[in-house]
Amino acid sequence: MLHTATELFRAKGFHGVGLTELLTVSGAPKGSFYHHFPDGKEQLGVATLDFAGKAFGALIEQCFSSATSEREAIDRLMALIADHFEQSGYRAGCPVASIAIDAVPTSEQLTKAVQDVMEGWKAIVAKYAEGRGHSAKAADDFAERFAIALEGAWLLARIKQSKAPLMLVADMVTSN
Amino acid sequence: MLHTATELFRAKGFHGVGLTELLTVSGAPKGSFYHHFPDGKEQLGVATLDFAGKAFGALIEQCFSSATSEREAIDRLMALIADHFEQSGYRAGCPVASIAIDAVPTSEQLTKAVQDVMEGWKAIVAKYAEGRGHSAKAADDFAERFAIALEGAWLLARIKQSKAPLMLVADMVTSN
Amino acid sequence: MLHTATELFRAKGFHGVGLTELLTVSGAPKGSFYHHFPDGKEQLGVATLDFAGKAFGALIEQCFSSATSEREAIDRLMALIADHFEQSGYRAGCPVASIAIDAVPTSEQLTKAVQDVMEGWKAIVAKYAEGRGHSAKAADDFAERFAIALEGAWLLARIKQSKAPLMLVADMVTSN
Amino acid sequence: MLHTATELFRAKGFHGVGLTELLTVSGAPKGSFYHHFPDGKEQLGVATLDFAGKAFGALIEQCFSSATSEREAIDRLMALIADHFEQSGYRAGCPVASIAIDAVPTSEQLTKAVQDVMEGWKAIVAKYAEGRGHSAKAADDFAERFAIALEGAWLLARIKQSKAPLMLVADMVTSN
DNA sequence: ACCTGCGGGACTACCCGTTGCT
DNA sequence: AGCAACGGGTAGTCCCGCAGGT
Repeated sequence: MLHTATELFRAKGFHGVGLTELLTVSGAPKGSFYHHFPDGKEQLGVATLDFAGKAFGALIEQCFSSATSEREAIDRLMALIADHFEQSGYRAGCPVASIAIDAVPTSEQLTKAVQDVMEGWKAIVAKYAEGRGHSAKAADDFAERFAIALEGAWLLARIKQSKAPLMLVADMVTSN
Repeated sequence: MLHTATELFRAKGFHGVGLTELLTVSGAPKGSFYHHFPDGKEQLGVATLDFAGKAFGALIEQCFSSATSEREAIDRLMALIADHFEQSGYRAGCPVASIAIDAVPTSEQLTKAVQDVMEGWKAIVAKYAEGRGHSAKAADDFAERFAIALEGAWLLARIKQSKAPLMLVADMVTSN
Repeated sequence: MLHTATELFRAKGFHGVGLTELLTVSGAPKGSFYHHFPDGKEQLGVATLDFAGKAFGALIEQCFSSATSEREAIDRLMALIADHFEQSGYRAGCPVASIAIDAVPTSEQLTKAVQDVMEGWKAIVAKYAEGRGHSAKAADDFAERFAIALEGAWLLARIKQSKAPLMLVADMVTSN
Repeated sequence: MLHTATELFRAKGFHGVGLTELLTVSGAPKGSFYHHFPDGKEQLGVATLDFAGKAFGALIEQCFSSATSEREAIDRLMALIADHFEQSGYRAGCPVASIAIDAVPTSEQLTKAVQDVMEGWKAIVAKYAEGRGHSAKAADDFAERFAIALEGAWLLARIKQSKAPLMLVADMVTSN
């Protein structure tokens, strides 16, 4: 259910997915949905952000922990994203971006959730950067650049319907 | 009218803006709208992309033509974006991104329009890069990186509700 | 449409009638309804009150203008109500009461509309009472008693599923 | 629970109160409700009618038993109603009327319950009237007029958001 | 026996983007 | 050019069952 919602939001944007479609696809009836998400679609959005945020956070963690350099870590990560993106038919954009565009700053809850997820990702990256000898400030800066390049590349990949932009991220972030 | 539509799409995403709201805000009657845009909202989306694409293209042109370096050009450009973004109450995201997230690859027309605008922007940047001695390939690469950093920073600015990320673009693109 | 709505509200109460049922019965499509009543069901309620208020006001006027005494006027009026009530299968209660019970004082607009209709009816009665020599105060008092007896009898008629209570109104109001 | 339900129905009509709201306000869990009221909301309506019918019946009894005249009894009774009505913020209409409007003659059970309660009240009044020397028929007639005036005044009080109409009841009923 | 968490859809009021007639 | 009509769509609530737990 959360998985379905996440995929749909990524593909069509938060407002582009109707609750009915969502429930049809995931097979859940409306009553059940509002049992688990009494605050409706907004709460579901928060939940998918949390869900996708944790999942992707784990991916980042895994790539960085097993790599010998930032460059290698990012290369691996982007390869994974690119593969998934390709397999999804060039539809699976960043789960955060989909909601950020449609709901920030309209919904306070979603805005906060979006910010939290993004901060979480950056914190992981910064942690590893700091572990490799960068100062706290430099690590933060590195993480911010990573986030920018990641989001930008992901969006351009969607626009061009190609995974090529994703491959530039590592280069853009580690060259300094 | 186009202006209104563009601003609304930027603030709330393509699917987040209803036709009714749009017409109410812009003061136009419904019948007239379908007279000028017989294909409806989708056509309006294309028109706003064209409109915003040209406007921002001109801005890029102006910044690059009057600057002595890529670095300076991008700095000026980002400052302009950041100002407008701040004045809009941190709502005015990239007009292309708003539609890309909601309608790529769902609508063929919008997908094409989004691609065209983005290619147009990159072409301008590449033109100036090439004019400064880069090879065609290097210029293209520069333009692509610029686009990635621009979109990523604009999105992060929206997420953080701060113009800070926009200020990192020049650094990310020109450091190589 | 207004007629249909009025009848349904009278029979099942304001909240007892769904918009869908209403539109099905009256044959009107949803879009048209919201074109004419942009404020939705509440506005429709106000409109039915106005509609029924005017219609019944005319009936009062007619009965009082053609009668030689208050007693006779009320007798005629109640006979008309009783007939309609019987023909409706003992369902057609007072149109004002149906909405008053369900929406006063929840909805400000409906509360005001209900008050206005009732004041209108009383004003007609009072006008004729004053025309027959009562003081303004006595005429008002008479109208108030009439309203009380009318509403009470109409409600009891519904409860007992009988028109008998309606026949007591004239007696209750004119005996003083 | 019954108390809560009664108050809510009085304030917003039978169909104006959702089961969810009812259970939330009264603090009862959903499962328990259907344990005690397997026939659902309709059965609850019957129960509240019974509950409120007995309570108000006792009030009538008490007023009539302790008074030296019908006039005095009704005066006391109406004063009590008026006080409660005022304290409720002019919301507490007649518990019978709320359900009568929304459910008579739709639901057979509720129709019957409404009739029973009303007959019960009238029987009490008639009993005391007969005890004071009226014939059975005259007593019945008196009770009927009382019911009419009571319901009418209560409804008008709701409409006008004022307890004034309630004060006219005694006068309307005892003047003959 | 009593309660509760979790479904389960039909239904609510309302708005969507669109079309056709004036 | 423009207003009324259109009906399928929106998110959300309705009243109600049912398996499992205490």
